[in-house]
Amino acid sequence: MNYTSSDAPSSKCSVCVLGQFCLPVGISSSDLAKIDTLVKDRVRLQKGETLYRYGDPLNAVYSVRFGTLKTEYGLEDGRQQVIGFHLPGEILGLDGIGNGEYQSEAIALEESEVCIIRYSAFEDLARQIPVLQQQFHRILSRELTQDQRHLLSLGSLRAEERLAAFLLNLSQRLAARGYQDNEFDLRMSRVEIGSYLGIQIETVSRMLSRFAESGLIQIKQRHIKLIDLDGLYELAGLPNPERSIPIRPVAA
Amino acid sequence: MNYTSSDAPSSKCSVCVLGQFCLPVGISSSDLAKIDTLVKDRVRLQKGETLYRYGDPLNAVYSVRFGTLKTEYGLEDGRQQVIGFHLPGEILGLDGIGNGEYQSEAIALEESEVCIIRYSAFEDLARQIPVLQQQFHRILSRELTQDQRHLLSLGSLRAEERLAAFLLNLSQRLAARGYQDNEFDLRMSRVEIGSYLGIQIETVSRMLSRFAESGLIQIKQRHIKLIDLDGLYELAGLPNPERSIPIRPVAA
DNA sequence: CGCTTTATTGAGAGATATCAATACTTGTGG
DNA sequence: CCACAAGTATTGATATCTCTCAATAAAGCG
Repeated sequence: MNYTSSDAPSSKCSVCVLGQFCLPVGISSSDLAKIDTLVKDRVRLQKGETLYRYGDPLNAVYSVRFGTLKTEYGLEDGRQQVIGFHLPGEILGLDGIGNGEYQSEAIALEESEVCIIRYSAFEDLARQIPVLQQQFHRILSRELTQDQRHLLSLGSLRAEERLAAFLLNLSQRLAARGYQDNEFDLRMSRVEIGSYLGIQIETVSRMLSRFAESGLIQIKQRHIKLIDLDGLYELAGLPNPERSIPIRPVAA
Repeated sequence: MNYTSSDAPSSKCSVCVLGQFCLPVGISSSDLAKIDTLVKDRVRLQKGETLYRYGDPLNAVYSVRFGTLKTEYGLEDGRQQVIGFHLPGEILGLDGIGNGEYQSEAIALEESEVCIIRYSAFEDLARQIPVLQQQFHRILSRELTQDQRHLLSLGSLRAEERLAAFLLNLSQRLAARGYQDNEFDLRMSRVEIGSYLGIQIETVSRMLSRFAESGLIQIKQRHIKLIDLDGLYELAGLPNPERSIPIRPVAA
């Protein structure tokens, strides 16, 4: 785990390309300067490195600058559940606010960098900048909605449907960040996908093969190409947002 | 749906018995007066009545004064997922903050009353009262943690384990509110329990019967008595918090 | 290039779903 | 206050999806 200070101009929120997807949405340039003082440092993580563990005291929340992380929670008997995958601009560590200790574990799926948002300072600043406060509440709320869609997936969908919803959700989130959304590399293993979706790795594999046979997708290892979007949406039991602008994913 | 104004003294946060479980935790008496002006009205709901629907504009969040509600989310094909059950002191409607529209539907499971917290006014007040802001963030964060434990349940536990975890979670939450925690009435139907746990109603029934046979519980319709707490904890794969004070439920 | 990890595919087992019949509750109206 | 109807819950028999176990293949890594 490697710390970087904010001397480099690119590390400031005010000039960060992620600004529009991250915490400082809609913040005026004068207020942005204040945020720059808040987010001074970053952490570089190699694949497999842990950002925080269950029970660690909450000092900061983090925003993903680049890379991908997973959060997971484990039972004592070793069973683990992947809770979420986190793309650039998304905030991590929010579950630590409740009682001052992180309630999950965050691990990098590839080389990644996260900005450190010192939490106590942040709460103060949010009070001074109403737009920042509002944005923070929106982020927390959307996180809730995201988890609730995930619950729907695990509680009501069959394996095939879960996987389709997962791929579409990923695609939508990549699109919202300006990445290619019909062709991308999965940053997570089959094991991690399976854990996230509450199914076994073998089932993930089989379903992916089935999708490929049906011409819904093309897949070569972790590189995936979505061919028949409509077909996938239908499979997932979701309406295709078609040409409407996807602000937030509908499920997964 | 019946509106009640706050003329009755009992409707004020400052004198509400739920104060210590609700939003105003740790608020000084002078600040409490301000909150009283915020929470002016309440809504009385009969069993089956809807508090808000998916897509309704967010005007307020709600705290449960008495009774029980469920929140759920439905697919177009009719499949529904119960997301949560909400006891007195818990806050409802938080998923509406993200984009200004509720992302789920809230329905009373019995005659219930909720306090109306006008959201725009609330954000202003939270800025003025730091403790209120902190408490609100904690509530949002714990909601996230609760949903994440629920995800673990749906993703990693077998039917039997999910049900045991559910009963224990309910028991803990009742205990935290000063209710009897080893004997209580389920406010939700088997269908609703099944939906919440991602299993079929018949499976719920069978597992309950099996628990009763094993001497873990006694059950007569919706009245349930937890006999062997340790056994249930073991079944759920969770550590028994024993005589430690349960602040927040561990899973469900 | 060989070793370890990761992914695919097949065969059989098992947990839960589905279908079906019965019993119990609750509410309503005579 | 009883009788009936509608809703809710239990229990059984069978079907099905997904898991588990196993073998093979492919990819990443030193």
